[in-house]
Amino acid sequence: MARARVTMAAVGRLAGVSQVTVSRALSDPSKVSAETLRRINEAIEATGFVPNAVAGALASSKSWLVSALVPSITNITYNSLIKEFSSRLRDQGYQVLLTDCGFDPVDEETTIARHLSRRPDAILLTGINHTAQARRMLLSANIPVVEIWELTESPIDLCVGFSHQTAGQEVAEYAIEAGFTRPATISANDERARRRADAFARAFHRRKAAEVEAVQLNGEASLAEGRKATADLLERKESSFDVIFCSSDLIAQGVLIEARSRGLNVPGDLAVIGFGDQDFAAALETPLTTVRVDRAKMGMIAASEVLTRMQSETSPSKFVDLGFEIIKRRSA
Amino acid sequence: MARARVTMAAVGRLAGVSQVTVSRALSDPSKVSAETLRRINEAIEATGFVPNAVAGALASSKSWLVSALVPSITNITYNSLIKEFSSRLRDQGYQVLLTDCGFDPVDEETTIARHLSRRPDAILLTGINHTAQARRMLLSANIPVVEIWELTESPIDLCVGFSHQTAGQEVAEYAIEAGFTRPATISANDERARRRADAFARAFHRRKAAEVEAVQLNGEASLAEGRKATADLLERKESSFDVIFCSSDLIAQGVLIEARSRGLNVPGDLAVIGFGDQDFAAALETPLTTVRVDRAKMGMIAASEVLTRMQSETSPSKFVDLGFEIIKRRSA
DNA sequence: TTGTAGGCGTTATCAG
DNA sequence: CTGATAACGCCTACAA
Repeated sequence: MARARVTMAAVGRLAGVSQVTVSRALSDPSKVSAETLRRINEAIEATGFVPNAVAGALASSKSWLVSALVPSITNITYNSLIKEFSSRLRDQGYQVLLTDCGFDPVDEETTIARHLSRRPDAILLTGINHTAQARRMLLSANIPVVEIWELTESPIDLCVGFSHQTAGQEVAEYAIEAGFTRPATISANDERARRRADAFARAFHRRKAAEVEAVQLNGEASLAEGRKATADLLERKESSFDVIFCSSDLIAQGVLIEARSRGLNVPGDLAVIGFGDQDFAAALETPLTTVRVDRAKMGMIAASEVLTRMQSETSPSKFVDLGFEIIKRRSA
Repeated sequence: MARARVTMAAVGRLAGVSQVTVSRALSDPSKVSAETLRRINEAIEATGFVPNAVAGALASSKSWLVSALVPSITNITYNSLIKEFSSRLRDQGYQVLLTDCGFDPVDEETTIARHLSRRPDAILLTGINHTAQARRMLLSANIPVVEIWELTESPIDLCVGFSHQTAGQEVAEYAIEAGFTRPATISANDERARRRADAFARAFHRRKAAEVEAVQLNGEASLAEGRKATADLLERKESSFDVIFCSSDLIAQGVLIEARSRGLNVPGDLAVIGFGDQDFAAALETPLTTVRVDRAKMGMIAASEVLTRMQSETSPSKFVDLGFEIIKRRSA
């Protein structure tokens, strides 16, 4: 079935019109007579014509493609965000080219270059930490760039996020108010998680002169890693904790399970605070106290910022702090 | 910074060579003299040139793009699969264009058309249920097509999956051997999940003349939905169950939690069987008995099949049954 | 080793 | 309302 790819010219031939007319029929049917339109549609149907968007993009310098880079597509953290972002853009005719590029800015740079070569109409990046070369490429691509999930003084273009430092700090204050005095943290090995944990520790230190025991996971956050870290923590004889701040709800769930399997009462013996407010957090047997970030909203705003910028060249750069919210449930 | 996009011609001008030579320097440096190469690289560096893959794709009819359609990108089921698939292809220079298209074949058809317009070099589809029009478009696109996650007598081209019917059946047999007699199922609202549940029910009926109480969720599978369905099930006075087969591990986890919060002993009072063997399944307090599907392997095989087909036109269509494995843990 | 010519399948521009 | 014609930026011949 190596039938040659059907072109507009072929469709036109069949319909008895020129290639241009076919193009018009597709992009703005009102510019073509009803009768011609009918014949063209017939020909399209008969040939199974699928327009070549590659050629279209080249001719018009408009690819209808929006790039999105996230650290990991297996990490649910970013999923609902990207889902919302994609769906908004899709409604306006764009397709999203999604790639996971890890947490390393150098890998990100490579990925950015590959993406820009496809001439996307806009690009979304997770985080604000990029190589100098990456920034240069992005700038000269001359398209809207939106950085999400963090805030920065000097965004490349658009920025929609929240302050990880403030989050860590406010969680510490929450814990202090609640009367906890022997804190610990368990964090995934990524820079933003570390920043939250550090801010948490500093605030605790400043206000209560308490040292925070910090555990850092090796791999990605997971239930099993959360359990293991908790076990390690609890087995250090000299230490006993009354509250653990985790860098994700998944880790926190691991803490809950490990605590329970050791007969510890949560929050009586040990309180747990998560991060993310994933779907499952409220449905756990011990509902999880956690930090909610409105990821869907972030995706939505990122999309609409980008859309506005694409529609009018003059639209200004923007900076949106979406904040976060500590959701008090039973675990702390 | 509306600097005009740099082209190969511009780079060439700066390096004192023609555009073609720049093209060569990029695609096969060995065909260019060392000195020329040096000057070209300098010029590329100086201008910040990023090749235009759109033009390249048009000229060579090779897009280095591979499409992948999954029902949902928030559903972890498909994530590890796609991650593996993408990473294999990326190693060979391809980029994956990932889109979620829901469970409806008509929506899928629309999405397929959009993807084909980008002239991907191959396409991956989840499932085997496509509209006639979709099949026609795929066939005439004349590229490798791989259908995953299911098996069919008549694949479009390549197929890598397992039998959902057999899975449901074998779970039933497992439960029967284990001595359970009052079965129930909780399934997400998707056709494959339904097929597993039906096969489970039929097998139970055939071998033990037992009716299976079947609950179908409305939305996507979630912990909360799993809890709720369990609660509903347990509150139907006249019925009492000794084993529940869930269409996903997430639902199963909901069952575990609800059971525990009602003081039921698992598996003594109620046994639970999941599906998917997600990361967390083994780390739960009551480790989950479940059906393992090697999703990473599926992604890997799908990728290598596709790569083989792209490299040699003559490579035959293929059909791979990856099977599944019932993982016995504590919950059943 | 390098360059010239032509074409990939559209869209934009200008005529008719 | 319809049709030529010239880009778009690259790759594939073929030639030097």
